[in-house]
Amino acid sequence: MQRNRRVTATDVAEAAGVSRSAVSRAFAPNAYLDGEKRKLILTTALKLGYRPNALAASLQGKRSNLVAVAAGGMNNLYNAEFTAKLVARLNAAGKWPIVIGGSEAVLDDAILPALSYPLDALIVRGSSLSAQVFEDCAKLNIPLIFAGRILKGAQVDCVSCHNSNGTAAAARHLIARGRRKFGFISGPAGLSSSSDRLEGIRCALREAGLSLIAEAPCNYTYEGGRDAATSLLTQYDIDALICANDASALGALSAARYELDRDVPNDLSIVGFDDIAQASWPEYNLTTLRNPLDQTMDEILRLLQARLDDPDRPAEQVLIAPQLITRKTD
Amino acid sequence: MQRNRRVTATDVAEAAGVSRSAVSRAFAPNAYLDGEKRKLILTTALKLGYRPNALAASLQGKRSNLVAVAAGGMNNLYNAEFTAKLVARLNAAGKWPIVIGGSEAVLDDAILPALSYPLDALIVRGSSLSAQVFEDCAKLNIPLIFAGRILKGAQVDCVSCHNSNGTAAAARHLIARGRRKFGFISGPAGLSSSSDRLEGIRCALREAGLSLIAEAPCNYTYEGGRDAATSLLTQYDIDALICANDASALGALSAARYELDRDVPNDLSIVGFDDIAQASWPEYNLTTLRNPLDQTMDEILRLLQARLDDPDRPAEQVLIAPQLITRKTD
DNA sequence: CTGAAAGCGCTTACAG
DNA sequence: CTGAAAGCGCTTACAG
Repeated sequence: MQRNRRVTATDVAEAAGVSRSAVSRAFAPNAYLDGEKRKLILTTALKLGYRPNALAASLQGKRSNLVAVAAGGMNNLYNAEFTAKLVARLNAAGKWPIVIGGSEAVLDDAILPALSYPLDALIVRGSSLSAQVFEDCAKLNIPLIFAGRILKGAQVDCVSCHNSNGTAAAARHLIARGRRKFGFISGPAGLSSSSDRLEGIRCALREAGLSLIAEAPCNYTYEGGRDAATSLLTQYDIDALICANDASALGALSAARYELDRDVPNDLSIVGFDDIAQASWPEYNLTTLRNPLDQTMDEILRLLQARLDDPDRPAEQVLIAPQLITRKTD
Repeated sequence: MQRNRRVTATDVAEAAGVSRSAVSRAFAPNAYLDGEKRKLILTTALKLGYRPNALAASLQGKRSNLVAVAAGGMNNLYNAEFTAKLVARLNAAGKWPIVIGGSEAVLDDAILPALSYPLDALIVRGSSLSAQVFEDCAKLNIPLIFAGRILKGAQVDCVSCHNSNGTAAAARHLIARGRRKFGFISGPAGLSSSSDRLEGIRCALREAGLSLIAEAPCNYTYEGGRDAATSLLTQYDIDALICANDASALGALSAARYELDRDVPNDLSIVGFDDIAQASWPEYNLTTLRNPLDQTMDEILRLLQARLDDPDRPAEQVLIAPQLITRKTD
């Protein structure tokens, strides 16, 4: 009676009076094995609570089915939705996500040790990665998939929505409604999602002979959005505020209405980006750009499968069209 | 030049001109190994991008450091905060969370196959588990930790806040403020968190010679809270609404104010449970019971470590005191 | 259809 | 301090 030991194929073999090989075959649907024998083994296994150790199997060249997911900060509410959905999709596909959270600052420190596992892939949401992670993944033969940004030049699979197209469409819409004095609340410095979104606005303003009045830095959070909006709206004369994401837009909306007593949308438009669940809540009714979650998931799963099927295929970069959702803040 | 192969200890040994054993020792801080040699091996490993395969190591009786986390539905916003925080804490402790998401209905289907990995533990948030998962975990020697509910009678480590104490305190507070006509918006049927919270209210009402006017079922979501509040407030004369969690309380608050034109808090009190981030946003300012996240994490991590250190220790059940946070809806 | 054997990448007594 | 060898739990040619 040994303690603290996992039930093993040998245990099942002994209990059922067959060879270890037979046990292994019983769990491989296509292996040659007498029907009765398979039944006996499976019953014995069930009784003993045996299930093949996936890790030992992965040593035989099988896939581990382990996929690391670097999730990014969860107070960016879109990240939370994204991660929840990705986890569910991965589960459904028989892949097991090792989630790596925490702030961007420590992401590297957290990812590196996770590479000790024989990962089928590493999916990175949004943030950037140090050169070391890139190199280590290459050396360890761990495919990388980026979601939320396109890595230009690099041979890496990427999925992102077309950020600048989205904000350009939003800006044109606001211009058509008569807005002229634009402000922008940005995301964290260095994130291409934020700079691309800004670029879209600049482009639409240029077309109309306009230019951006002011920009305030923010960190993609609700609280950050409040602060940024307060500073922007008290310093400048602005009638259209585009925010780099929804979390900050909700904060901006709250500050504008309840602290600065601005009338949204009558004397100020506020537009977000992502279309998180809260955006459609009646107390916000936020006009925003939908960053399509299901379509993004479809692409991630497709890219993952394609990469596993053919590690040598050329990298693919998928751009998804965002969609302007007009509600009651534009 | 082989492709699609992970760098291996043998590769490093060959490159550095040492034995495989030496490579292994170089990565074990306390192993006997000549200083110069260790340095050489580590440098070579770095160059090659080698890092020991954690799974192969786990076959030697080492821990896998893999911990499965059954997270529960993410549209219960507290679950999302909980999971994000737990992931970060686990990462920081050198444990790697395999996250299992999805709705409660499919949780079993999703957990079972995850048991193929040599898990150090399985942490279950909130929901209940089928007998089969219990048995399989026992047979596979995977310790179970429950967060968010106490399993009475079972020999399982559990952490939960004291649900009935929390709602009883809230109800007494509302009674002291003059409320007499109480309604309750519940969580999903069968979840003890919800029934315990109801029991706390009943208890406080009894003390005051009062009884509950009505109860509406809900699923712990914002949308569900809206619907439940609408049905409750249009059918009954109620001046105090206690919701089984914050997500549903936010929905209830929104419906009460914007659809039913009720004046909260002047003619109706609304109280939630959990104290999620949104509860303190100025547009809600929700009075609620804080379900202390950091303290809960501390206990989970402590219980996990203690269980790993001594698999035979008696199960521990930790009850955490919730805290009434009065804001502007009571 | 089946079992004995080799091998996956590692660690750890064992014998120097 | 060090290398050769055994063994962790599995799968898969190999030879019946």
